[in-house]
Amino acid sequence: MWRNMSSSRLQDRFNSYLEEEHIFENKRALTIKYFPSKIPHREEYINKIADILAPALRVENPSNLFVYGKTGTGKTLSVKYVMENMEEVAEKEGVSLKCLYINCNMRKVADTEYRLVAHLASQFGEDVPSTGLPTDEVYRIFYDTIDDEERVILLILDEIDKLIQKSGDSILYNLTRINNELERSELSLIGISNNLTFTENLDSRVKSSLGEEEILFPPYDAKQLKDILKERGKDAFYEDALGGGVISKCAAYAAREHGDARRALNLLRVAGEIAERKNASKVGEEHVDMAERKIERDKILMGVRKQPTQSKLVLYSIIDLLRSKEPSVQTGDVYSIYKKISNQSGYRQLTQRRVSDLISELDMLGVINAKVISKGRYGRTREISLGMSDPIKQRVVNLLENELKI
DNA sequence: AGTCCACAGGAAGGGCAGGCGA
DNA sequence: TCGCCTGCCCTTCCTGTGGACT
Repeated sequence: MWRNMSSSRLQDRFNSYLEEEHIFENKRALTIKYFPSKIPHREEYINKIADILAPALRVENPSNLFVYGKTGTGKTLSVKYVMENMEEVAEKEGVSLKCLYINCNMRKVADTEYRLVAHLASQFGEDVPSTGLPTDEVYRIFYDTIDDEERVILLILDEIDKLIQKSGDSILYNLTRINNELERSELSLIGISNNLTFTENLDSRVKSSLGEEEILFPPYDAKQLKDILKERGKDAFYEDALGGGVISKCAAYAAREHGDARRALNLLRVAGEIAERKNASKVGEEHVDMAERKIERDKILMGVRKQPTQSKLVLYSIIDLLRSKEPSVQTGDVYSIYKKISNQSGYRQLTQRRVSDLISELDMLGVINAKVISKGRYGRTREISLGMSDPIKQRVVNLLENELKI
């Protein structure tokens, strides 16, 4: 009985939600999964990529290509855009071209050399056991499979730096030399990376081979971000659902970081969601401010939650100490409090050397600000302050107390 | 100019867990 | 299943350092 009552109430709620005036026409347009029809301010780079890869349409082997730039600069989108168009032309012209896109950050796909090559072979319909064969054998299966007809394969390895991190650069060495093993088909590598310096640690042969052609994607400026948001906003929102200044504000927030379009789109989406939840008739600038705060808060809380116990203990010690010693504290003081708290709560005590590293990590996470300062006669230390507002701090404290059971 | 503080942070290596491959 | 390998977390030991103090 109660179930019927409450479910009918719930259904009323859903129904009224569906009847309400909506802000979003197609929210997907603001996510990274969406493939827009236009990519503003990237024509020059798209043309460059297309020129480099065009020989593939004549079944000639294009140069390997390395695309790099910070997050949200349109690298992946541009490469995929070129691929899609090439595949279309190839199909019309009857050219045997295969484009393979792999995100190396995906687990169980690119964790190890073996897994990646096995995954590649499986893309050509070859069933390779997920473990058990020698890596050489898997390579052999892969070579044989792709070499069974004359064709060009474009292999896009997104977040290629993650692949190297996880399984070393021998896989790139093998892939860049693959054409020596193939008789009929050709393979070109397109590496995409957010990490601008990752090639520095590569084997020099791999480095020169992968970087036959390089394209750097620069960050967008505020004006360019505005154009992108306008374009996507048209697809995502109903007409007149966006108040004046909303797009400019989102663009300005994102440009302040490093011109990250993904962040700008995310901000616009969250602002829309907030407006919708508040039953507003349109998205206003105040919703963008709220969205900015919400994203910031979620980012910090998520970051803290993911930290290992010892890191949480160190952070808790810093916050605890800052209560009595605003606005900043030093490494030595933090370590004393940390020892006291871990002792009282029954946690293992790390050395000061290790705690010093944990403080650096928390700094990199953006949860605290730690600056090395010299106090002359009184030594060198880190000056540590909190990198979050008071309301967020309170939520972080609650989270820490809860998870550390303090 | 020299000393000295309170660390920062590099190097080397131990212990452990988990994955790999025969 | 089991030995081997690797990566991660951590300790120990150490050298380096900016600037107040003498």
